[in-house]
Amino acid sequence: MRVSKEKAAQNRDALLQAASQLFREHGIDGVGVADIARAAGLTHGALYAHFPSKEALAAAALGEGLKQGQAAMQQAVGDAPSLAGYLDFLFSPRMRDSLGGGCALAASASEIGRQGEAVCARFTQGFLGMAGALEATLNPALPAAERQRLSYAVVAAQIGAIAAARGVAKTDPALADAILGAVRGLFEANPAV
Amino acid sequence: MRVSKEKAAQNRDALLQAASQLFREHGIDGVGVADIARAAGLTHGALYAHFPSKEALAAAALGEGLKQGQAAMQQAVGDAPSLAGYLDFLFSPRMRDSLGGGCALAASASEIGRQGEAVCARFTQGFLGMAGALEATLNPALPAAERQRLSYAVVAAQIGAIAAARGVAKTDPALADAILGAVRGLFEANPAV
DNA sequence: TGTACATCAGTGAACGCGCGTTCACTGATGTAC
DNA sequence: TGTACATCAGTGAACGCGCGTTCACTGATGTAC
Repeated sequence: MRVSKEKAAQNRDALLQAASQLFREHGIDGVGVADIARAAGLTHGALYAHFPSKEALAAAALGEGLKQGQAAMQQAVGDAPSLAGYLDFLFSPRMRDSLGGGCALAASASEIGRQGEAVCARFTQGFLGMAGALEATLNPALPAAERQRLSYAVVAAQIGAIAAARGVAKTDPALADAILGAVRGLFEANPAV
Repeated sequence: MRVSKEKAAQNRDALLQAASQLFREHGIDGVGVADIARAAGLTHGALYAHFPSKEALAAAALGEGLKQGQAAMQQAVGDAPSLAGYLDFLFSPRMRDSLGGGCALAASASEIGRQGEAVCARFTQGFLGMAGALEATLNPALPAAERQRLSYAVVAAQIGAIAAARGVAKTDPALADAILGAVRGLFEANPAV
C-alpha cells in the first residue's frame, strides 16, 4: 500500500544504510537484495521502487558509506585537524574490527575494480575526498605536488593495511596489529607532517 | 572414463591454474565451479574428484598463486636481490593491469577476511613469505624489529596501492599511476634501504 | 471542509537462471593371475 | 606375455536452493473538485 512521502524517504534511507553496512560486511557479491530489504524492514520488491538495480544500489550505498566515513573522520579530529589525528582515526582498532561500520574504501577495495563504472566513479571520488582532507593538514611549506603524493600514499597504504590486517586476523591476530603499526609508523616518522 | 595417473595429475594442475587465475580476475564469489572446470577442459563433476569443495579449491588456488607470485618475484630480481629490485617488480604496470596474472595477495585482499580459515591461513602464509623475502634485502645494520616493521609496511602498502589503483583506473587512469608512484616513493626515500 | 478518485510505495508470488554438490554410470587404466 | 577384472577419473543429468528482476495487485496518500 502507498505510504507517505516522509515514510518513503525514510525507507529509502533505511535501504541505503542496510546496503552500506551489509556490502561492507559481506562484499557486494556476498549479499542478496532480499537480505538488504529485510534488514531495512521491507520486502525485496520495494527496493526496485527506489533503485533501478542492485548495481545502482551498490553505487549509492558506497557513496553513502564514504560520505559518512568522511564525516566521522572530520568529527574525530575535531576543530584542529592534524595528520596525527587522522592517523589515530584511520588506524584505530575500530577501523580494523568493524566491518560494517569501518572504512568503506578498505572494506571493498579489491572488489571495486570488478564493478561497473558507477561504483568505480564513487570509489574514485571517495579516494580523492579522503586524500584532500589529509592534504590540508600537511606542512604548507612543502610543494603542493609533494603534499598530494603523501596524501595519496597515506590513503592507499591505509587501505592495504586494513585489508591485510583483516586477512591475517583469524590466523594470527598479533600479526594484524603489527601490520597496522608498521604502516602507521611509515607516516609518523615522516618529516612532512 | 578413467584416465592415466599422469593425465589425472595434469588435470588437477589445470584446475588449480584456472582457479588461481579466475579467482583473481573475478573474486571467489564471482566465479562458479563450472567456469573453472570448463577453463581446465573438464566438466564440473570432475572437480570433486580432486577437491572436496569450492572452498578447498579456493585455498589451494590461493596457495598456488602465492607460490608462483613469489617465484616470479625472486626470478625478476635475479641473483642479487635488493629492495629496489623488489619495488620494480611489485609496482610494475604488469602488476596493476594483469588481474589474472598479478599479485594474488592484492587481487583478493579485501575478500580474504570473509573467507574460511583455510583461505585465511594461506593468505597469512603468503603475506609472511613475501615480507620475509623483502626483509632479507634490508640494511643488516638495522635492528631486526625495524626490518620486520618495514617489510610488513611494504607488503601491506603495496596491496593497498594495487587495489586502489585498480579501483580508480576505470574512472581516472592518471590517478592510478599517481597512487602507485606515491606509495612506491615512500620506500625509495627510506634510509633503511 | 467533505468527497471522489488518481497515484504509487510496498507486497508477495512468479520468472528464468546459475549456483554448489551429488550420483549412477562409463570405460580406459592398472593390477593380479 | 596374455587375459580377466577391479579401480576410479571423468561425464552429465539431477538435486534443492537462492539469486536479481518483474508484475498484478493492494490500499493509504495526496489531490482535484
